[in-house]
Amino acid sequence: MATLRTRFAPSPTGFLHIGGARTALYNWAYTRRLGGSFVLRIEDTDRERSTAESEAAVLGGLEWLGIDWDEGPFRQSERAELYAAAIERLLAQDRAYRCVCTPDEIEARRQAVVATGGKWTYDGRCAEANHGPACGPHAVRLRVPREGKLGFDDGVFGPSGQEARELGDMVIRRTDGTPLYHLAGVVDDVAMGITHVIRGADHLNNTPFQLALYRALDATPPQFAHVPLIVGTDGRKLSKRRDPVSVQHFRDAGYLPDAMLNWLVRIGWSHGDQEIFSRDEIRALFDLSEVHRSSGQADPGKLDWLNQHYIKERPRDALVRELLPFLAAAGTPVEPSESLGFLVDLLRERSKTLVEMAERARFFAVADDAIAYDADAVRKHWKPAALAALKDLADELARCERWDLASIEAAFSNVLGRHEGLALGKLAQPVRIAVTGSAASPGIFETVFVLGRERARARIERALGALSAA
RNA sequence: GCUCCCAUCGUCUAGCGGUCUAGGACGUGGCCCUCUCAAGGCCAAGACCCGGGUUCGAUUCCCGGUGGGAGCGCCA
Repeated sequence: MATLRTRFAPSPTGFLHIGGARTALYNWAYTRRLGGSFVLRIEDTDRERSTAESEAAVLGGLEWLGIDWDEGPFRQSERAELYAAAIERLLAQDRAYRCVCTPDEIEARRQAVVATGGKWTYDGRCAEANHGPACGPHAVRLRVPREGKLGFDDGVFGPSGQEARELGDMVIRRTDGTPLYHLAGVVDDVAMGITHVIRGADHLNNTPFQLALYRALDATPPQFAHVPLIVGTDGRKLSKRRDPVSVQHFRDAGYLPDAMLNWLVRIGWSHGDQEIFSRDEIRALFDLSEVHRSSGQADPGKLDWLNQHYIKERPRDALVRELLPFLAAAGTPVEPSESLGFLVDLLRERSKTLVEMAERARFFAVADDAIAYDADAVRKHWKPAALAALKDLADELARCERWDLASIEAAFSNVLGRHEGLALGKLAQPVRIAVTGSAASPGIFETVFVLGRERARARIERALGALSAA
């Protein structure tokens, strides 16, 4: 039995979107578990719409996700002779024929048929005309069988296919001489020895025609497996305008690749009740037999939950490194440090994305005299009564022999002990606002600690000034 | 319109004829914890699209309806 060979064949006409990413993931996981070769092929036969930037974006997206391929990327634009030869062969065998109908003529005839309620397929006007190479501008059409069934056993949907007569003779070469997707894709799948074609369910209806192509090419079709579509929150096909779909968008929004993979793999596939799948578990457990048939919505809330899960699990150094660009993008660049690492550990429990983490780290990244006091927080917690305690705490902190959590906590206790009836909450909030500008932050001892003695002191002094001026 | 496909809580799903007073997860609400925000723990509300069959018995099998989706290109 031939070794397993799969492929992901995106067209470089935009960014890598999550539907494509999931298709790539399924191909990747399937191939990795069973052992085989995963081929990457760029389908750029549509020269009008294909761009180098798109190709780079698609490749970049896959790399970011950690979906690696074994062969390629191959570009169909570089394999034109292969398709040309295949078409000539089909022509020579009379399995394809030249068609001189122009798009306009066909459109007119199509309109007429549709107007009477019929289903349009090419009417075969040129099928028996025997146009030779010198017939002028012409396209080439494949002779599709008029009867019989073009059926196959889909890996996900089971027995599938259509009656051959439902199909018309499809164009396989444009008038300008370039091959169409169906032809190029099938020729490549044959040439590359692809054994399993795992792709979106939107190709289910294309498969019968492609089967006819395999037959005409005297080739054995691969095993097909169509995976259900990912639809938008409105239940319709993903729209680049309505839905956030590009992988790059999620990367910029602060999502981790592992979270993306986990999120994507569970839309349309499940393994019992398990929700968390590490990269290794995906490649060890994924199987086509557990792929569903109905399309699913991409739930952003679930992604947030997964992302936080992976943020919580990420090693500290990696998380710090990955957070840096987001800090810079937020206008608060900082150098990696022991303190930043400590902060990240405080923030990982409170951040759904790296963007959110960067926001929460703002108080740390910003200069001591640049703290902006949140108006609501000030109104609620900056009572004149807090002034004395705040002043007392500043002195107490200055006296700490060592700068650690225990000493800071002791300093707070000492202050509390000296002010009758003062609860920790009444002291912590004014301090929190003083050192972070906001009423929400990690634990007050940790927050003061991470700033360091000097920065904490400077901030409390400044707050004292602002408070007494008020 | 025609062809094909799909159908369990708002969402992702478990279920492969009796174990279902239908389980889990996200989200939502409440409670607990608590220096704030989170995190965490506990509890709650919440679904088998409808109608026929088949069967002793249907969420599970079959048919029809309804609803939704995809495809019907000299796009991929």
